[in-house]
Amino acid sequence: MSVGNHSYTLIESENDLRKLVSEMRSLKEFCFDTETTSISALASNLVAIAFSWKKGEGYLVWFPEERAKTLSLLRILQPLFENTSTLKVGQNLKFDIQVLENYGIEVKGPFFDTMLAHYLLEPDLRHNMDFLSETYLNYTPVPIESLIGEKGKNQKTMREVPVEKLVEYSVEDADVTYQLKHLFEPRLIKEGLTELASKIEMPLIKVLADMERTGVRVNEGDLRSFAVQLREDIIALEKEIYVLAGTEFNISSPKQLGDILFLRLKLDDNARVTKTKQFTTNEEILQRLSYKHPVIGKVLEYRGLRKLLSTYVEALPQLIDKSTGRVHTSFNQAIASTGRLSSNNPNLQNIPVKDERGREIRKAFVPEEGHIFFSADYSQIELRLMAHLSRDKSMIADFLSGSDIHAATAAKIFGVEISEVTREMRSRAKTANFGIIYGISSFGLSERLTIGRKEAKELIDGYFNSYPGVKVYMDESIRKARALGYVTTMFGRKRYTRDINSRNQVVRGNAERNAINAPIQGTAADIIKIAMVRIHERLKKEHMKARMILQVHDELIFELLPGELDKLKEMVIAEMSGAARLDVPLKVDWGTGKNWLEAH
DNA sequence: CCCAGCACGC
DNA sequence: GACGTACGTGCTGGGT
Repeated sequence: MSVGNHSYTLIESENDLRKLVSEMRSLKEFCFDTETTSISALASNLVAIAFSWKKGEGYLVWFPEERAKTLSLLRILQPLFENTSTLKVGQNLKFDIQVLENYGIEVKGPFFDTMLAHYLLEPDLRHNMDFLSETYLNYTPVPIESLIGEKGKNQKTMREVPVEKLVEYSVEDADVTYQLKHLFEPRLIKEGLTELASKIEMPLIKVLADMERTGVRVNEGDLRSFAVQLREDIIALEKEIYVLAGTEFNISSPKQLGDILFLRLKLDDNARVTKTKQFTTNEEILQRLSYKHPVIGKVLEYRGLRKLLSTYVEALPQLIDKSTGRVHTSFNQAIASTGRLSSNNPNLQNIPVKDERGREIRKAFVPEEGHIFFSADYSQIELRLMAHLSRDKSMIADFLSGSDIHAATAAKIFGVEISEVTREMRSRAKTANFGIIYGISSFGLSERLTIGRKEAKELIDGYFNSYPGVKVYMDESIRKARALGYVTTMFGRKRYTRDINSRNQVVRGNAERNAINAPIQGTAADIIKIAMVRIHERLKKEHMKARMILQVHDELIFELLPGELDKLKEMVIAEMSGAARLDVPLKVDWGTGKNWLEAH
């Protein structure tokens, strides 16, 4: 086994540390891994740093508990991390970068993150180090539990682990990571993923690290008073529901609710059931039955309010950092198989916006005193990409004309002038446009529009007659997926379509929709990432104080002093719309405000 | 502790 | 006859 035979050295004195640093000064690259007291980077104290730049070899620098002493040791290491001609290799580098930032050390690129490299190579597999080591090195690393115990309240921290034990565990991780780097690098080249890695994903690490550290202010008072109001309304609804149903039950239990609606009240003899044989009680079903009984509307309202209360209004205040007074989300760069980011703890990418009461939550996101928000979002980016990638003349023309795209689509498929498009026609065309991006069927469209299948099929036929290139492109995407086993974005990001030739038509259908959607959604993800990297670079280079704080798939949110607005607006719009050259314009809408809702 | 069902975003 | 719109996170209930 490759990792078994090794020589891991503990650096025991300041003198040894100086020797180590002087030896490392000439390196082109090194791998490092920090050990800390917490899994939350921004709250972490440093315990040790492991280094490796040769297979089977490495060093551990251990730091005492006193911050002052740790800082003075780190001053010795600082030049290594700040040297822009050394490649820093690591697994999930965002974490290590943030930990060192806690000590005033700015780790500078270039970076090579093995987690992100593997995310590009195999987007729908796992990317944690244990999996990578077992899969690619055929080696199971020392489990962290052997040092700090099983998770739970008795789990120790790295601070309590004897340093002799820490050396073996920690340097091994750096050693494994370094070896993985040399396995993944040639694979990236072979798969044509080098640019995506070096120009987009690796530079984005620092961008996200900065955004997370900045965080966003939440007005806790607003949420607390909204919570009081919500709880009152929920209790009132509860009472009404019990009266209407003629019995008390747990409204939040889909099982109990289903039995009440369909056994007790008998609202539908042919009620749909889930695979676990419960009655389906989701919004779509309930909405359709709502004319039959007044309890249904109340249940829907109850559900909505409970969701707001538990997921947002009660949860967000608990995630406000005591030292910054802000919430610091984590952006995960290696989850979504299409290339999108995801956000958690808290998830700031699913804050309500559509529903009137949900919008109250967005209002609670506010800038620091004297500051404002600026929000910029791509208008219809996925449909524009459909136009570009399919080269459909008529869809491109619709975007170039600058008219409302859904209205233009409606005019075409319903055969009327744009000026004669009704709200209903536009709304149907909009549903069809979204459906197209997701690879919808005539059945799916008929469900969504509550129209007959025949009518839905005619609508889709009309759509493809209006935009024939789109049909050709979709067929071509599936053909490519069948031939190659994967599809790609404009920037070469891959998604494998393993089930594309499955004999099971449900499974195959899923793969076909992925083949259509992934290049569109993925290219949009690539484009906004490019914009983020460039904007981050310019904010720094131009010494601007404005901070990029959030990304929500096609939208970027900034916090700034009003005096910087004109400059920021011009720069952000230029970088976002200039992030890719398309056959249609990349339109960017924007807004400003004293809270997120206003700015959006 | 895990899964199902549901609901929020794009 | 069955199936049926991409990508996520997180809550509650309910079974183990």
